[in-house]
Amino acid sequence: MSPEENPVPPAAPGKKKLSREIVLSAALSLVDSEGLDALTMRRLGQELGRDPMALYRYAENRAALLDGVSELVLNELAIFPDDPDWQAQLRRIAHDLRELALRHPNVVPLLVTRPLSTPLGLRPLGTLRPLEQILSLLIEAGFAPADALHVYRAYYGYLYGHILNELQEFVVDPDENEALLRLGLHRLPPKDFPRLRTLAPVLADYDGKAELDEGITILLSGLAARLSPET
Amino acid sequence: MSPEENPVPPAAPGKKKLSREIVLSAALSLVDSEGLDALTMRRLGQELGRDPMALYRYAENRAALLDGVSELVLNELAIFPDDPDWQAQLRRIAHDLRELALRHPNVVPLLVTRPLSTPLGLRPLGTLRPLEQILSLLIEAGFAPADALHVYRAYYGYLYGHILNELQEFVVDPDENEALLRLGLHRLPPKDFPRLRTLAPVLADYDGKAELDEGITILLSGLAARLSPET
DNA sequence: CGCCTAGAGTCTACATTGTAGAGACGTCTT
DNA sequence: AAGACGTCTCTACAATGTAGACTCTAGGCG
Repeated sequence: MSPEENPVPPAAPGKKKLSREIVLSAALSLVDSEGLDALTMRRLGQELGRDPMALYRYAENRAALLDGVSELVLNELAIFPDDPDWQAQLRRIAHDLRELALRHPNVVPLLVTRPLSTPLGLRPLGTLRPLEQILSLLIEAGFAPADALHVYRAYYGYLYGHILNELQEFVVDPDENEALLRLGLHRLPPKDFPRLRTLAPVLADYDGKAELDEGITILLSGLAARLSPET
Repeated sequence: MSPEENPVPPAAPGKKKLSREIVLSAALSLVDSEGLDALTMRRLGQELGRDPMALYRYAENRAALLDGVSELVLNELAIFPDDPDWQAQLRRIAHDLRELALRHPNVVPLLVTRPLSTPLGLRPLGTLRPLEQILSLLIEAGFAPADALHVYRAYYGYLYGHILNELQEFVVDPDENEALLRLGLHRLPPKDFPRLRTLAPVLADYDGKAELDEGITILLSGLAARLSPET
């Protein structure tokens, strides 16, 4: 009568063995849907139908779990270090990363914050992969290694900056987008913030994609100037 | 015999009345010296010789306290919106903000993260001041208001990005700067991270100031191009 | 077939955190 | 003198991360 009975284990609801990927992706979807604060050990345990303590077999502690989530997200980013057209590649990566951030806005604080408290060499490897691959891309495009590093920094710096900017204005509360924005701005004392208040309508329709693209164009052309004189 | 006796209150150790500024700057120095995690209500209370609960008179809750700290730090940043040389002004602000960040590295996560969960209009006013003033600077320099906003975004985006980049490599553990960096890198599997490992020495001497300046130059010249055609 | 071992998951317990609510204490006003 | 108010303290509680000992199951070996 109940075809759902799992024959092997005690047939509890959906109770196959856990695994790191299962745990991490459950964590990610929790963060995506309810925010970083909702990711507590107890809650995640409950989500997986397990005692919270079971999780410690797959992540040493909460911080490691957060790192795991970062890694998981960054793995969604594809980079092709062999593309001969490095500018096009960097531009595409920028847009991809932007969309990734919009898809997982609650993870962005992690991406930005965790490396600040972890020296380069101790970070989760998945986190370093983009760095390595972009370096590779640039070096193969003809940059001297040291220059590649400089270019990477300027590029990634701008890119992260843009994403942070855009997310800040996105009004995390997705319900009352424009209304609340203006309402919010309405609270500002007009004497001290005339410009901001005037710009409210412009703020409201922010085309992040176009703006990113422009910025990247400016940056790339500036950076390319470094390459051309010596090629 | 004890000239330090406070005549008025029960003469407890250093017990004049608290004030928001006192609380906030105690919070800031705690964060500066021991990191964000050390800033608990209890600890801060102890630092001020008060019951933790006393703090709630000066900040509604912990989050508000963090906002206060952000504000306090950003107030250290001077902006002169009337400077006719907007490029020079932006360049100086960039360097000032960078140094501010290096002076208060533990606050940077706050600066970056808190706005992500607070809509524009509800942020602490001190946090919005730089935005307003830079807009003012640009508009007075001849940019159309909407363009000023674009320029601001590109500029601030790059600036924050750079600061994050630089802090990430600074190895927060200030004791064993270069050694630990290389040791850390040494752990990376050579097959997967050849570029990064090769670049270790270059990574080690990162001249953040120069690099910021170059980036700003590139950006400013790109941005100025927008202004000139119509002036 | 019985036992043993190892790994996965659970249970209990504890220190630490933010913060609500009621009260204590002092100072100022009238 | 009395009351009101602002500042601070005390007590208490729910929630969190996580250590340590336990249970349970599956599989290997005699």
